[in-house]
Amino acid sequence: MYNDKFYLEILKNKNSVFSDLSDTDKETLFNHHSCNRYKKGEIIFKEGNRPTALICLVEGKVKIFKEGVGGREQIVRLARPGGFIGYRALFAKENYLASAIAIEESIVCSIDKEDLYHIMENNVQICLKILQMTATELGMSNTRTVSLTQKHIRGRLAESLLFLIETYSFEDDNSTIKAYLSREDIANLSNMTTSNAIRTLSTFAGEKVISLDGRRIKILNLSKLRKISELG
Amino acid sequence: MYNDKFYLEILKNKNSVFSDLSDTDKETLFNHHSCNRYKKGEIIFKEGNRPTALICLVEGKVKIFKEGVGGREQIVRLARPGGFIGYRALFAKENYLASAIAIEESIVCSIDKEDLYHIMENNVQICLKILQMTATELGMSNTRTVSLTQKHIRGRLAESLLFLIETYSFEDDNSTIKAYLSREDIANLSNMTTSNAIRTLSTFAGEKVISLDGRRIKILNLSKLRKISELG
DNA sequence: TAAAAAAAGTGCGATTTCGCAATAATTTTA
DNA sequence: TAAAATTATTGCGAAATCGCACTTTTTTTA
Repeated sequence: MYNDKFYLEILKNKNSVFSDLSDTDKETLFNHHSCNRYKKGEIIFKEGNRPTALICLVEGKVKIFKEGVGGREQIVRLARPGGFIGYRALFAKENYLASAIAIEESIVCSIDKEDLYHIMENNVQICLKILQMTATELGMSNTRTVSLTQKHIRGRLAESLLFLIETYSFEDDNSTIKAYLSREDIANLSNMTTSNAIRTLSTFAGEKVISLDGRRIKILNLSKLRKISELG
Repeated sequence: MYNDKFYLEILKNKNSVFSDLSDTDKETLFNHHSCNRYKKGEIIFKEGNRPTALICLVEGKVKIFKEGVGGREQIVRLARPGGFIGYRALFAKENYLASAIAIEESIVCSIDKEDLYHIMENNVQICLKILQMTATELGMSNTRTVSLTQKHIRGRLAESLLFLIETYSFEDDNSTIKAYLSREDIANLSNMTTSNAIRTLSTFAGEKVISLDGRRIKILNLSKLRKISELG
């Protein structure tokens, strides 16, 4: 158990809401979890499905997105290892309002709803932590709404790049974003057309704010990127 | 106590998360709450403030909004009696990310953070209900992000009107929206300029979808309004 | 490894929405 | 109740962004 990625990322990891559980509870969760592997592009769940478990991302990257007007996709969130997927619908006792797709080879582990609630009902502190996490995400969602609606294209794209850095951090060179999204995904994250994402990335490269090599994005001038994001 | 609005709206009301509390707990909350009256336009809290209590709206209407690029306002949520204000920041243990202003004469009651947490820590079911409420609002926020970014002006305005109906319902005539917002607030709710809100409202009136009389908005064709909202 | 498919990049006219000024109507204040 | 302030309305020109077609490059598949 102690070498298992689920244990390490979800139960032991200091940032996980489960890190303060008793060893007994951790063992219970460990004994009840099940894992799945998804290839790039595979669907983990779709809008409208009923959640039956808490899905934990243990390895890889997953996009959570909604389909809007004319099927146009808006990425709501990107998950990283140690994070949960689809927990909102589970705790709201609703069907999924968004879909989840692996954007690279990923491993997810599931904790059955009943097992989870059993532990939550006997542990207020876990509930409060999950509540805190949910409330924090609600704040980010509201902030995001304002950014996506009010900032201009350059500001939105800059913000998305900063968001990618925050979520997936840099490679060892300390400047290459450790995420290799398609131009389309970058566009769907930033509320713009693919053409405009491409165009604006090129402009940033021309301004020496970033450099591009296929899907590899290197940040050359972080403070300028921040300024572009702030000015909208 | 049993005739008090705080008791009726917040503790007794079946829709409130506190409705299932024991009588003892209800009494404790009742004995610890304090009330305030705000005139139209008065600030209840501002972005950056530290939350110290759970604020409950007992009477009136309150807008929760964020200031974006160039001070431009985006209304994030509208509260109605029986609802909470600023609970997100409280449970996220953050400062407020939005401001709250009474849009009509309002009465709000506060439950001190410590009193509230004391009850929550001894009552998992309350925590789970608050979690459910927060997760539900997160879903609405994500849905709203997509609407506000992808729908065109007509769709956004139609959605806002439907949202006002859902939140504040109709007057006794079953067609006048029981909310009298300024054109500016309607615009800030719908992510558009005041001019465009006015223009588009006029267009709707010309199409006999609504009728206008100052701030009074009467819905003449609800299904058409729904269609406009859905088509974007 | 050649063909097919998918993704990336570019150009430009069409639309949407904004910005702002000017005016009118309504509400508040002295 | 008259003056001042706020809110509502209207009209364009300007700017931002989209839509879409077309080309090039990269990746996948047979």
